[in-house]
Amino acid sequence: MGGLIARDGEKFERFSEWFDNVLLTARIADSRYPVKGFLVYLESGWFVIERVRRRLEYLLEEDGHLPMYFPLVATLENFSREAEHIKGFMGEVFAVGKLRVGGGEEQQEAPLILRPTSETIMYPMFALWISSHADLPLKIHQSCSVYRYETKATRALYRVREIPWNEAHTAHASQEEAEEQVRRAVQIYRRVLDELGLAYLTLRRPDFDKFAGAEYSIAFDAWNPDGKVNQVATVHNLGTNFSRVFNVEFEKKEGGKAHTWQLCYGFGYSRVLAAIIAQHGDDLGPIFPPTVAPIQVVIVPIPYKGREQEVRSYAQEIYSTLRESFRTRLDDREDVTPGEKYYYWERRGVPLRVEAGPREAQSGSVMLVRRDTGERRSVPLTGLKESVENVLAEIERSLAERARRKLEELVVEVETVEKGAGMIEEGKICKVSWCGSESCALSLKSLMGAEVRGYRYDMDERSERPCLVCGSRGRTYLYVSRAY
RNA sequence: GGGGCCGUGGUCGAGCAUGGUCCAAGAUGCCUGGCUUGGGCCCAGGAGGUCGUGGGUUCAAAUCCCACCGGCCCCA
Repeated sequence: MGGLIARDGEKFERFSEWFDNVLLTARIADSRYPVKGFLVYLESGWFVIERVRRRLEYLLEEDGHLPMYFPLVATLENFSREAEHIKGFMGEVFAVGKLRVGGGEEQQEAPLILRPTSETIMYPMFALWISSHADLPLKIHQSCSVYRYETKATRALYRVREIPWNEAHTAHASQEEAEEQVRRAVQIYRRVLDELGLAYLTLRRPDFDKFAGAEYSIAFDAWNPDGKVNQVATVHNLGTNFSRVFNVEFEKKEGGKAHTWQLCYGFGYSRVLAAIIAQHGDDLGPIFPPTVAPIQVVIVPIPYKGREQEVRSYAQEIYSTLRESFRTRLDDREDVTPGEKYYYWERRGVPLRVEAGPREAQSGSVMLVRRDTGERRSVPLTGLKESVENVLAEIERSLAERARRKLEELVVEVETVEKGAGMIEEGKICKVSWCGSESCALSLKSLMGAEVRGYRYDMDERSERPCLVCGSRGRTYLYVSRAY
């Protein structure tokens, strides 16, 4: 009776169907809510999000970010102040008015909008709070939902109209300090994503694709089984673009006034959840990394005629040992066979199963079965906590390793744009030698039928080849792929 | 922004071309009982659908037409 080998053929071949199915059966989210782009987060999905949220918030606060909460609505007037910003978002904001009894909307003198992101809500307050260099840096963060009226097709967790995220906003006295904060923000996000075992590219977006109103943007693109990368987080250097329009000024140490240098960065919880499911899962369902798994260990007793009582109390003993240290569930349903229980919990992503039957009770051991590899290991009851701890750590490492290898496999360097277009068709992420000019980057988009995601931020990648578009000397590599 | 496809119990899905034989097949899931219990088996029974919503055509609509809502795909 060998272990179960994880298969992920269906996950890669029919990702959409697989994903939708998994969301429901693993109790992650229910996308049947009757408003387009909105969904119900079920207990397992929300649990994971909460775990991720707490970890991220902890790291942000450790770095000096103050937790705050700003209103959901903004005046259209404030929202419209920054020219580029409004250009980028206007097409997708929800407007709010008063619902008149009997239907119909009341005319509003000053219409309100739901935040699609909170710059224009926060910065008027920044202007009130900041007057001297001593008030800087100001670093704040909030976890909330933002609302974007997506015109394209929506997709559960990936592209929704209500987006649960964390947004952080900082104001600094100098450009250098702002730059330093960009590095810190990137480090924080990387740390959270790395701890979840996700594999992604850290890219500086091309200028034509930067955040509306930013000087430049850095983004984290996680790979996805269907070949469309999933942007899970972004960091934007706003320069003084927003401080100038919102009059965020401070008195300098040496006298005189200056506008603050600002940053904003966001971390998408639902997309990170999607990445966890998509990267780590297999055909059966999700495999949650132990740190965020709603249930880390499930105990399945294996009864045997005449020895039910013995097995039951043995399983109970294991349960009381483990529950102190792990999120543990004892599946003591009596009308369900062990085999069915295995299947049941596998589909719900529990990373480790503990089997306890007459054999184990007899010898004082337990059988540990890994969800990711199916590997079975018999360990003694004494020292069980440590054994479980170790196996969970192994699972975490091996999920991360598997995701990382997959990313390596997906990224291919191409020598011609035609080849690149072919690779895109196959769902690959193409690495393309590039001269650095915007026009070449722009034409890649149409030549290859995919999005230009940018060049590496985490390393200085020098190209040895000529630019694939114009043929002149290549400076670095652009990453091109389909995207959500 | 342009074009196309689709919507049937919780989920998947047959039926729609040629309207009536559909108070809607099947699978899975769910509930009951039995058998079994180291891989979700097997047997018996059961609940669950105004066929997305509204309007129209017709003696008759899941089936044809229109609008809306929702889902998906392709192109820009």
